[in-house]
Amino acid sequence: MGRPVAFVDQHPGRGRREPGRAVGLSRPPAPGGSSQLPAPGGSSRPPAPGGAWDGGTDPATDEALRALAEPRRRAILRLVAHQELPAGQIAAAFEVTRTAVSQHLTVLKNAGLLTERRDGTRRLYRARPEGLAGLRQLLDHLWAASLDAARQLVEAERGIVDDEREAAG
Amino acid sequence: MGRPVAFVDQHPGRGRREPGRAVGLSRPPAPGGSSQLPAPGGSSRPPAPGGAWDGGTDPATDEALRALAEPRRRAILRLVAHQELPAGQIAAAFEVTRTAVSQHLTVLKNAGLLTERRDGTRRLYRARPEGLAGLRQLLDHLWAASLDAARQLVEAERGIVDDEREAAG
DNA sequence: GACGAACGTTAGTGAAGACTGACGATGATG
DNA sequence: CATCATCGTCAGTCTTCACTAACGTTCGTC
Repeated sequence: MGRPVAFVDQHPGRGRREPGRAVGLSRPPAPGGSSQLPAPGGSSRPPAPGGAWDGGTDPATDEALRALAEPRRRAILRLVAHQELPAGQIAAAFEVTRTAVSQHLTVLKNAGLLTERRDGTRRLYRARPEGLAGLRQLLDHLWAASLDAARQLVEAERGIVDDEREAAG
Repeated sequence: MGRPVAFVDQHPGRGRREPGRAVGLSRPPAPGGSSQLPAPGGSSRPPAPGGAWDGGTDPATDEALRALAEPRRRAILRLVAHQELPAGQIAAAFEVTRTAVSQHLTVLKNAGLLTERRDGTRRLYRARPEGLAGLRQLLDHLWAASLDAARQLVEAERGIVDDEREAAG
């Protein structure tokens, strides 16, 4: 069915867990076929209606978002936002096994949200502010754009009301 | 094993999809047993080491984060951030079926990230800036706290270096 | 060297989640 | 009224993901 293709959402089929990758956060199928769809700002094609398209999030931001979608990982990040803590102390704050917490720490680290430092047998973790930069940028962009859309609607309504007044007057 | 319980991570076991809830985003098991753990700011208990604990995210923000963790939902939100669009036009921008896009629209709407308006047979969707407020707040808080932690480490290093100079001098 | 502490990795399990095909609902048109 | 357009819901399938138990690695101590 001849569909308008503003962008190509290639779905190469779901794969198994990638070898060498931690539990959780397998690389998602690039919804847009990311090699085909440059990010906004670097576009070599005119954007789809509405200006933004898939592939608009760099992989680091995607990984950070998916890492934070799990409540325990958010809790971990909150714990180590103020000061670095050893893995054991972080794990003690959770009801799940130390193994599960260790796996979450790995996901956060791989997503660039944590730094790790070794001190003898201990591994000390701390939140990494740079890891949040892409997320903040994404949200700021969405925020600004959605305010813009809301403003357009208000103005459109005002135009309609004014037109109706003119027709009646 | 007598564990220090900074907070209780109750895990009532994963449940089936809740009746009446859309595909995707079943209510996650509250990692902290949220009725037991007030959010920061309203705390009736001293906070865990590091100041933040689980249950620190209100359900709306949790749902928004999980909604945005899926790349296609982010793409949808980008599409409708600048202007409202009908469901069919949104779906035309994706390779997956219209059913899948419809399900994603429902998830975004339930997460408070989209508004819907009907125009005859069409349903028009637009990004909802208020839906992002909690996420922005969460990230701002994490950003500020992690800068604080980085600063503490730098100062601690400076203190160590200074102490070493005093010992050698 | 052995042993213990601190912590990560592997493999398997069960639930959540994203998808599709088929079907249902609502509004507009003739 | 029937028919079409627009779009959502339902049920099933398959993949992803968070968990646990068991095992492995590194560092410090004796």
